[in-house]
Amino acid sequence: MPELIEVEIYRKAAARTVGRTVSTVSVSGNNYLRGGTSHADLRSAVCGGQLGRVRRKGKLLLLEIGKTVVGVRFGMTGRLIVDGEVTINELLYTTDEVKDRHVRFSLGFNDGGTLVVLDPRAFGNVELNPDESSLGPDAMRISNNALQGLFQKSRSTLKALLLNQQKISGIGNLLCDEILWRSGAAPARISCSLNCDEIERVSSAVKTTIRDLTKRGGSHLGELQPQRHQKGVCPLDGARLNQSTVAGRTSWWCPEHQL
DNA sequence: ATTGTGGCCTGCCCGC
DNA sequence: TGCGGGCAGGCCACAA
Repeated sequence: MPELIEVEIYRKAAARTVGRTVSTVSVSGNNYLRGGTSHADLRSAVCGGQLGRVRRKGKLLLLEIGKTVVGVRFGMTGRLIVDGEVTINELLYTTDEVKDRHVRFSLGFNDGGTLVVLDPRAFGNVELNPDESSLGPDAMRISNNALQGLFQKSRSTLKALLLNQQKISGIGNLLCDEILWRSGAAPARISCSLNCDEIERVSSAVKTTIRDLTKRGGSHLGELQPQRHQKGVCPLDGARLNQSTVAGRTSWWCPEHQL
């Protein structure tokens, strides 16, 4: 469930290692590397390199090491541990325990520190020089104009648009449902059918929801989240929530105020 | 251009 | 008590 909020927490933690020199790197198994990156590529690219900037685009964490960019995707259950310190204790849909067999990627630094990715389900991956242009603008930084333009132009549903990382990056399923709930828009609404007021409401909810849940400390800390279950009711008006699959994802929304 | 399906993989919870 | 089935959601390949 790491969405942009969690990955931003990871980015800040990883930034503590800026300036250090990488001495070792390891990746478990063969399926955690992606995009043609091999173990040998990775080792020769990062070992002896110095950690420069640590960036984030959407849910993608970018570590600049020497002349190389190492991209880390956390999938659903990826957590980052820096110098032995767990950056996020509780992650939904996975265990909070730290187990050796969940270690998928690790960097060792010459000062003895480490940067470790734990990922029980191994949906995440690591890739050298990932294509950043395949991701749309980060949801936190996208301009209001660009955001509103997206809604005006897209013929897909709101749910599909907000989850489309090529158009706007960083929003996951939980954040998406919370944003739509706060905007009073139904997930299956066709984006370009929204009027100006509705577009304004949804696009401002993107920003305010992310800001708000960042303050609370996680994308699972929205108002809607505790009600995402069979007997769940709308925290706003008490109506029984609807559930259905929209854009291939489980969606919960209020039939009373999300139109 | 857009939507739908299935697969990846493990932990957790439910019912038998 | 233990087992198995279903489900959670990020992301991709593929089909329609």
